[in-house]
Amino acid sequence: MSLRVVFMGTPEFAVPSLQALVEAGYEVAGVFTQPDRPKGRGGKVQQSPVKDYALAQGIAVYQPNRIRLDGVEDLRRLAPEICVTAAFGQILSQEVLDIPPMGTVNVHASLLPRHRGAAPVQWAVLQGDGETGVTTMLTDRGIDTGDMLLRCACPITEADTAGTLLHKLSYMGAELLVETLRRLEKGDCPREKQSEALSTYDPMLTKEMGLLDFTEGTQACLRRVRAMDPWPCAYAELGEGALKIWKTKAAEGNPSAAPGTVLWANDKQGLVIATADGGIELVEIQAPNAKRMEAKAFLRGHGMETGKLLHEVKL
RNA sequence: CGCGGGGUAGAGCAGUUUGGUAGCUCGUCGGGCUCAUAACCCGGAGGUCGAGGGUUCAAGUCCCUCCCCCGCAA
Repeated sequence: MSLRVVFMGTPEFAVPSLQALVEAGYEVAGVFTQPDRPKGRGGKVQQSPVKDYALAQGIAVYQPNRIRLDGVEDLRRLAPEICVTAAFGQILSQEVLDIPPMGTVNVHASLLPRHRGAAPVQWAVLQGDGETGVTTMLTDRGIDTGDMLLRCACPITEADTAGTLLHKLSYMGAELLVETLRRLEKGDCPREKQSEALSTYDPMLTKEMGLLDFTEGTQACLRRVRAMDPWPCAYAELGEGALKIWKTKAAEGNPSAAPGTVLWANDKQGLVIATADGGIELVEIQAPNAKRMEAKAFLRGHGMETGKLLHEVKL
């Protein structure tokens, strides 16, 4: 007999975990996900990736605005033996946590107790961590504060962005989740309290966090670009509007130029901006209303004056 | 019906207001030049101007319909 599970999750990251449960033969009695919301251009209402998958599998979907308020009865009726959450986006009350007798297992995309919160991967990249990973844990009343079960680490390379890591970790998390449930069933799953002293909590990302500050060093700028990809995307202010910045690399600077100065802007050397301790080449950019492209390509069709501060440049 | 920008050579853009032989930068191919360069010079190839319809002697350009891409806001 396999466990009767209720799954709670919303974005792309959660889908592999749900899929792994289904494919491992668990009885997924129902799925909770965030309500459909207007999204994207045209304000069309869209449903979450988890809902897409659940519907395709013929699993019952529940979308309470606040599960702790109007989802309790539905959850109780589903009578799960265990609940699983993965990037659900809602906080569970004690009443909700008390429903499944075996508790609620959360798949969290960090090596806890570091990077609690909703954007663990992005913060790991932003702060220059050498590695990240996934941790399964027993959910309690706090945000990502419950006891840790299993974990799996993953190096952060120069080529990684928050997006690429999230993708890898979603599959890593799915495997780890199934192993966690198996061991919980057998009763030999390790369980460890989180060290409060080592814990960090990171806030959700905002668009403003994408703003590049060239008075920081080159490395900090490079990290921000990778951390904000694919959302909210790093950007620099222009004379008019914002220049989204998708890919960058370190470049030689000019000590006498103020941070933010356009050092080069041609299709041979590319677009290079001065930082506090060097320079940074904006390799792939996206101008307002334009599609994303290599900066060198952009410069073939647009002139850009050098020597000025980027935030004074008009396109 | 949320607001807005755009689809022109392999890439990035101009040209559309005022209809009249399709242009620029780069790449590419061939040739030349230099000790050398983000080189430079000469020459060539490469476009059903997103699709369809309409107006006109003539449409990239004006009118209608449709498709696709993107920015903002959520």
